[in-house]
Amino acid sequence: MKKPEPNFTAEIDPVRKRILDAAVVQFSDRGYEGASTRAIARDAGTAMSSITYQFGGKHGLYLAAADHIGGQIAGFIHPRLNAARSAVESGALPPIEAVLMILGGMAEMMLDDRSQKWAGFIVREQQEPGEAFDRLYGQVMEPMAELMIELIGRVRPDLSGKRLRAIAMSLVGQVISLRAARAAMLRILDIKKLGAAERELLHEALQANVRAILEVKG
Amino acid sequence: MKKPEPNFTAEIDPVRKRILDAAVVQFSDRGYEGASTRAIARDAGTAMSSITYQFGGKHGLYLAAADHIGGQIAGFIHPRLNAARSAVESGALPPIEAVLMILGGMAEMMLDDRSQKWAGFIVREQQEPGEAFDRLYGQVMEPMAELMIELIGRVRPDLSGKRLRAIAMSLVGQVISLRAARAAMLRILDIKKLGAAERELLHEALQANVRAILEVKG
DNA sequence: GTCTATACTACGATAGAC
DNA sequence: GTCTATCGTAGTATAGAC
Repeated sequence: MKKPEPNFTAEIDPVRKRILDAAVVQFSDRGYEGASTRAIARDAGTAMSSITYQFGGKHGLYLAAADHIGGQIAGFIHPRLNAARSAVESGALPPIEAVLMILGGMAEMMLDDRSQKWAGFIVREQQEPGEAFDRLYGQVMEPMAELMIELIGRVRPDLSGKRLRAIAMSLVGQVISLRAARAAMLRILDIKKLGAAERELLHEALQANVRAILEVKG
Repeated sequence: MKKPEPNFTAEIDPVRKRILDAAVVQFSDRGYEGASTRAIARDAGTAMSSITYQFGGKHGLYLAAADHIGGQIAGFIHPRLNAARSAVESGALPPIEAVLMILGGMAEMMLDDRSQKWAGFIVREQQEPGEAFDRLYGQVMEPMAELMIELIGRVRPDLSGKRLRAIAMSLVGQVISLRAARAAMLRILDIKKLGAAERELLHEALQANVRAILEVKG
């Protein structure tokens, strides 16, 4: 079971990438046990034994799929985190605007149709976290959460410790639920699928709520 | 495939109930495809073919499990909805307090360890809603959402239509994320499991946020 | 109604050709 | 590296005893 060297170049081996893309969808839709390596290989246009060769087996593929998702999310969110951080540090942006910028970016991602591909994967891991969750948390959730906590602490110096973290969780929770409770959201808004108007509306509601929460005792 | 009559008495046939309890856990933990009727029957202490007899097969059992979950949640939440509604209508309770009472009840449920049993089932259905989601929505989500929307409309008469519904969704989303993003929440709070202190903290954060959002331009 | 026994299918893993 | 072929296991459904 020879393992290829990790590939740090921009261009991932097409076969690996095709398998990973297919795996994310299958694991997301059907869960770990429900997904079949046969179906993943078929969707990727390769033989099932490629999975054994490339990832060592189903479990290895699952972990690699978590990294694959993490990389995609990080590619979207890390530039925004860095922009927000440096703008605040240079004094160009008030901390509350940075919070709104980050949460807005997250909301944009959650409301985008493309996040459906990996949403199931993550909500499953949230219910029964394993090694895949560790990787996702370290790669994307932790950097975002810690920056949010720091920024919120500047906006609301009356908060600290666990109380500050609980407020941060509530703010982030509003955004998470745009994906995690997608079906209920659509019914509450009485629509079949999200259009531009609803995306705008949800963005505005989020902005208004965050300002209301953080500007208390302005 | 004779179907027994629906049972409206308080006492469900113990075999049916044991199967349903086991099914909720298995479907929740492993998903529809991942759960096995063999394992469910074993956990329930009966033969696999009892499932065929009682529910017509795996799919019938899945739908019955959704109803089972809905009934449990409804048993907790409907009394609170009714109490809130009548207290507001009699003028004994300001609408905003009713909103806090309902969201507090929801949060209590989401933070209770017992909701882990069915949380996985619901978040899966949220990602790929089917007939099971229809039943859950009609039985518990819709009555709660519609009452919330009505009450919030009274607190904030400047809101209406989809804008009102978007705000309602954001408020409920904070509560949903206590379960749907449980693993991330624990890490953000830097704890292994929820204790009484953290429950209290999250309750307080929720209350403070809801008041801030709804009392804007008080 | 609940059991045992069994038919049939699909799973993951792996060996070996190329 | 990727393929085909095959092994052993576990899945759902169902027939039939009691």
